[in-house]
Amino acid sequence: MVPEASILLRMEKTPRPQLDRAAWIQAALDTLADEGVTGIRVEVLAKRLHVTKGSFYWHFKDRQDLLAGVLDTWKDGRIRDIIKQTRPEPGKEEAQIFHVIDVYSASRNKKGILIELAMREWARRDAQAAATVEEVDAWRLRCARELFLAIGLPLHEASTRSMLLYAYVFGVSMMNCEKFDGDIARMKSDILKLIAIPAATPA
Amino acid sequence: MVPEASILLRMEKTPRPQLDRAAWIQAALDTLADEGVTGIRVEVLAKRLHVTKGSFYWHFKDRQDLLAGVLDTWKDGRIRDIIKQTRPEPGKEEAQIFHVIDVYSASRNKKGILIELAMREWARRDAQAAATVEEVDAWRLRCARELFLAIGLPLHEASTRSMLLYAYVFGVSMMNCEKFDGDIARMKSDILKLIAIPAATPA
DNA sequence: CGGGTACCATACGCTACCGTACGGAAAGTG
DNA sequence: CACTTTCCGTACGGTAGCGTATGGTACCCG
Repeated sequence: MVPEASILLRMEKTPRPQLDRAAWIQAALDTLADEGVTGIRVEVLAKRLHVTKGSFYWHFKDRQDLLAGVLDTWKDGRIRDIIKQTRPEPGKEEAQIFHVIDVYSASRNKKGILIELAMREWARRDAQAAATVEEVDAWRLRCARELFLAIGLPLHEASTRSMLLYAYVFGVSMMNCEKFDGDIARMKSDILKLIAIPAATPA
Repeated sequence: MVPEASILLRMEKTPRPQLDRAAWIQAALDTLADEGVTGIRVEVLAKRLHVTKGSFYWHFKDRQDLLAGVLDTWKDGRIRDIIKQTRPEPGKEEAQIFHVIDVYSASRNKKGILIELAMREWARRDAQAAATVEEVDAWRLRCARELFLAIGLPLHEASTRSMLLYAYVFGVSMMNCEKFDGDIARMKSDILKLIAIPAATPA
């Protein structure tokens, strides 16, 4: 109803009047966080980007093409991140473990968590998404295990704790514990210590 | 295309040719497990039940009415279950804790887990579903805490461990660890011990 | 046996999508 | 200045799903 609004916006703020694949994929990732895979719809994204479908079908073959791009973009970003976060910093391994957990705490990175959950929901019903998530998880588990190994844990316990770490992080992001009485902040803090800090080496 | 097929089926096997609310809700729960909330569609359910929409809109006001019924049915069932599973059996508390975990292991109760995950995905975008899940979780956390208390843990640690327990159980149900090397069965077993069994009481 | 009630089928309008066909403007290129 | 390429708008056909209106049938009840 305001046909030239988009043009005005482009002249005022929008950096590039030309869209590319990356812009569409980014918008898709945003809606993925809000509404899940089924929320990624061509005409809705177009409205969000102030263009029409004509633009979309220029950059993408079809909806599947976009979804594949979303998977690849997400995978690359996650792997790059986990590698950066667990890059060897001798002596700081314990802090790095806590940082890995903190990245997926609900307070910070709310959108990242939503994408994470939506991705797994997607993976439950799509083989390609499942493969992507599996690959990302494998990287995460291996990188976290390296940190536990650097701390001095044996291989098996390092594997176990890295798995517990990620399972807990993802699990707690699905729970709403406000109705549960108790000092939740302290509880979460205790849980982190239980996961990250091996029992005081017995004599 | 086989108009009398349903009639024949009714005479042969189907217990009641008349559908009721419960039958629709059960079918909705099945598709919820397979496809999530957005998969619960009136005309699809009708086809699944070998009737038409006319039947649905007789038993339900609209789709929201069905969804509300799904939430209530699920809530009642879950609360009833958790109460039964954690009913005081002095001396068997530890076994009960392991049983609570086992109920949500992927091998058994695959469908229950899928519903659980779909429910939480739903809860992320719907206030009513969020309230339902929150109430169920509160029951679970409280009942599990009772078990830990019965074992002899102090209140705070009992709360902490029950929260870790459920967060881990839900989290691991979202992970596909096949690509991760290591003895996964043993890892999971070790994790359960880490969660359920408090550190050997130090002198 | 006439009438009412419970349950379901049929048919309709409406909206939201997907994907395609094609037209047009703007920018580069010779 | 033609001419192409790039990028996007418009218009169309098609499907899936929601909700409604209305008709039909079997069964109960007197």
